[in-house]
Amino acid sequence: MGRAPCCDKASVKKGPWSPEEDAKLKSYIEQNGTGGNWIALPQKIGLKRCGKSCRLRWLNYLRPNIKHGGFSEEEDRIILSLYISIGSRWSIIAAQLPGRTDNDIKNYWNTRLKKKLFGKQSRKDQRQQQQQQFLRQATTSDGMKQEAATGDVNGSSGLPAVTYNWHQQAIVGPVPGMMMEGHRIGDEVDESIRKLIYKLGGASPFATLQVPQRVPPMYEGSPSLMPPSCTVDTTSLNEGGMQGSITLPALELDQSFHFNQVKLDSLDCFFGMGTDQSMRWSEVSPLVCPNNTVASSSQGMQQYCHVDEPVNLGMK
DNA sequence: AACTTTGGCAACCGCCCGACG
DNA sequence: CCGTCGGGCGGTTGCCAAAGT
Repeated sequence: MGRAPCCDKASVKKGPWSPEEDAKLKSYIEQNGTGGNWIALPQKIGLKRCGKSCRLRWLNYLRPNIKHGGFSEEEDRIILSLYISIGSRWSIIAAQLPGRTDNDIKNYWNTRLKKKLFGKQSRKDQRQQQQQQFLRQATTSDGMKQEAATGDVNGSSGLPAVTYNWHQQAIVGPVPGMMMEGHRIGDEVDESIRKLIYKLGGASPFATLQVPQRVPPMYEGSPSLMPPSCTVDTTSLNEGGMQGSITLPALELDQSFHFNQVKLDSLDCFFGMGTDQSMRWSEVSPLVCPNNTVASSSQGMQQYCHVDEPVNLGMK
């Protein structure tokens, strides 16, 4: 037996809110507040709505200082940084963006940002890009040669024809804080976000993939089978109470950061788990680090991480 | 012009968690 | 300690408009 529903579904109105309903709810809350009880509120003001529905309507639309649409690149960057770090915890992400609601950010991520970052473009975007490409080619005498050199579906590169526009559009910059072979990437990430992520127990953005110094006995003789370790850089997080760095075997990270039930479905391609396009690190690295810091060492990464396998950095 | 497909977004659903008796 | 309740949250659905054929 499930729980009793919060309201009588039969006598409650569903669907879009009318201007009259909005006005009733807004004026009541502005004058009296919510009274700490959303369930009782609709009865008080004579609305045939579920209390939860009222709450949602107020928080997402009627509340003052709500912003809709028009996400800036800075907001894109913050959303992506936090999504990579803490996953789809939209309320926490929304808390970092004044005027934005979790629902808005969730919708924006699902319908636009994800596609923007991972290449599935809207028709409008596709057309814009085609126009830009046309203009570029028109102004470049050897445009065709250049295009051929980059490789295409049937080109000589042998790579899958996946068009990603992350690095082309430079929307969000590198994954912040990631360290590759001693180079810290994306130091420009906001300190406040770093601290927030750390407070939440997130480790991935500060992770260093590296081969452990000592080969454990079980991997002696076949060190290539050993999982990558992960060093959590805590030097920039003085308030965290930890100094220096701690090194944990990657397989233990899930326990160490057990909260981090991050579902990176849309980032699967980073880990060679793409649904229809399996990608190798050498293909993905320019996307992770558009300035090619990583690309130059992609061979090394491939060795370190067994990138044909999912790389587990405390995320799921 | 008509029909189909896709995208965007508001709203709902149901689960989880903390407060409280 | 346990059950109940309300708030909060993330996932999903459904509708409508725009774009494509």
